[in-house]
Amino acid sequence: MPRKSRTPYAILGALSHGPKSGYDISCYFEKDHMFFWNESYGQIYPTLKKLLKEGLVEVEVDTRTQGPERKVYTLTPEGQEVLQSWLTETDCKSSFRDELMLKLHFGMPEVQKNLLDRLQNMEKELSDGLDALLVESEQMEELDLSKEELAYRKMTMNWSKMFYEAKLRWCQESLKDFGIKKSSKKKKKKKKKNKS
Amino acid sequence: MPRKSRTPYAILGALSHGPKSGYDISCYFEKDHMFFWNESYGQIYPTLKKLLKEGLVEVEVDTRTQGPERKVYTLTPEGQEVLQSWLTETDCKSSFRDELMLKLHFGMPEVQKNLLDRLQNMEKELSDGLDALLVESEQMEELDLSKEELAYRKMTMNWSKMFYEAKLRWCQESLKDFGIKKSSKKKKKKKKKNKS
DNA sequence: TGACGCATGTAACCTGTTACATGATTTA
DNA sequence: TAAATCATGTAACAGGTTACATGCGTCA
Repeated sequence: MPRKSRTPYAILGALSHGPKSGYDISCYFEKDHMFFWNESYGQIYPTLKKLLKEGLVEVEVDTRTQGPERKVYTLTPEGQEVLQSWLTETDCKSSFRDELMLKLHFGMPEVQKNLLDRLQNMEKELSDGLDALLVESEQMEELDLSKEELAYRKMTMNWSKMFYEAKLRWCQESLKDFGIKKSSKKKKKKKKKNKS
Repeated sequence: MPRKSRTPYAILGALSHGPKSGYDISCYFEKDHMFFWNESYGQIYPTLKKLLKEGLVEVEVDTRTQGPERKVYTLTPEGQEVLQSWLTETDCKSSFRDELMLKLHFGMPEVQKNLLDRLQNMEKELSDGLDALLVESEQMEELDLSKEELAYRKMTMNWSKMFYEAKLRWCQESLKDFGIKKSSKKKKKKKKKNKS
């Protein structure tokens, strides 16, 4: 038997935090504090269609005066139920694949040639990510959530922060160990995620 | 165009750290310090076959007096070359999926019922993982590697340690935040990976 | 006018998991 | 003697990525 997709649950969960379009859902999982999950368009749109057919979500076309068409999806009571039964299941699986780290692990002269750049890019991304995280954290506080909801979100938000901080620290230590000065190159501002 | 598999490179890389059987390779990626990568049997064996056909690895049947049959694979010069060209490519992709963290993020009463257990199990796994990491770290020192090789492996080993420590800290803080006493339950010794 | 962000979607196609099948050896 | 570990492998099947296609609105 092949594996069971978690994508429908992830989408249901995202919708439990408010109605969203496919695009919104994609953005939701792109946020820095969601580094522990990813979804791609190719999964989101077909899954949304499937969930609609199963009656777990409802759709409404946003007829705003401006901007392109938006199909906004909402969780139905049935969807809520399915989400809850998934949340209750205790067996969880996880998978991690960090190609850059793998290459570093196999470190050979080929890697060293670009080590400086790789680590510096990573450092930049991480520190940008931390900045974004602070913004996301503040936005969350303004969301008018119940005490309990806020506690859960703060818990995972906190994990994201600790992860970014730890990786940034590791990055800086590694740069130091390889005798590389941080200030040796001009840094260009470029927003690019290491995700996907 | 579909994505390109990293599995052949991961296997080539593993073999660059010494000859291995399919089983050995599986164990290699199960190690705690390799938390940032995973491979399953269903990929390893067929890929090994493919690499053999392409001449990137060689096989030799281990005719030991005891134990089941072992097919030990070795990297060929061609395999080494392919590995190196992959290491040189600078664009790396990564994906993370941590189902438990996702559930926690969507935190609802359903999650809270098991929150104590989930966090305590996680804490146990992480602290076991840290212990294993120390052992793996010592084993590495005894491996008689060149200065350079050692530096790379220490670098990623260090990341694994920092990751485990950060997650453990997060786990303990979360337990505290939810007003849960660590000593409230007997802990059973049970080695089970959260991977895969 | 061109780039960029918003927005929806599909097709192709490989990737990767999981369950199954099998058996030897060691350890309690 | 039963369970755990070592060991190799395959089949089935869904899962998931990426490139492609398309178009509006805004801002420089």
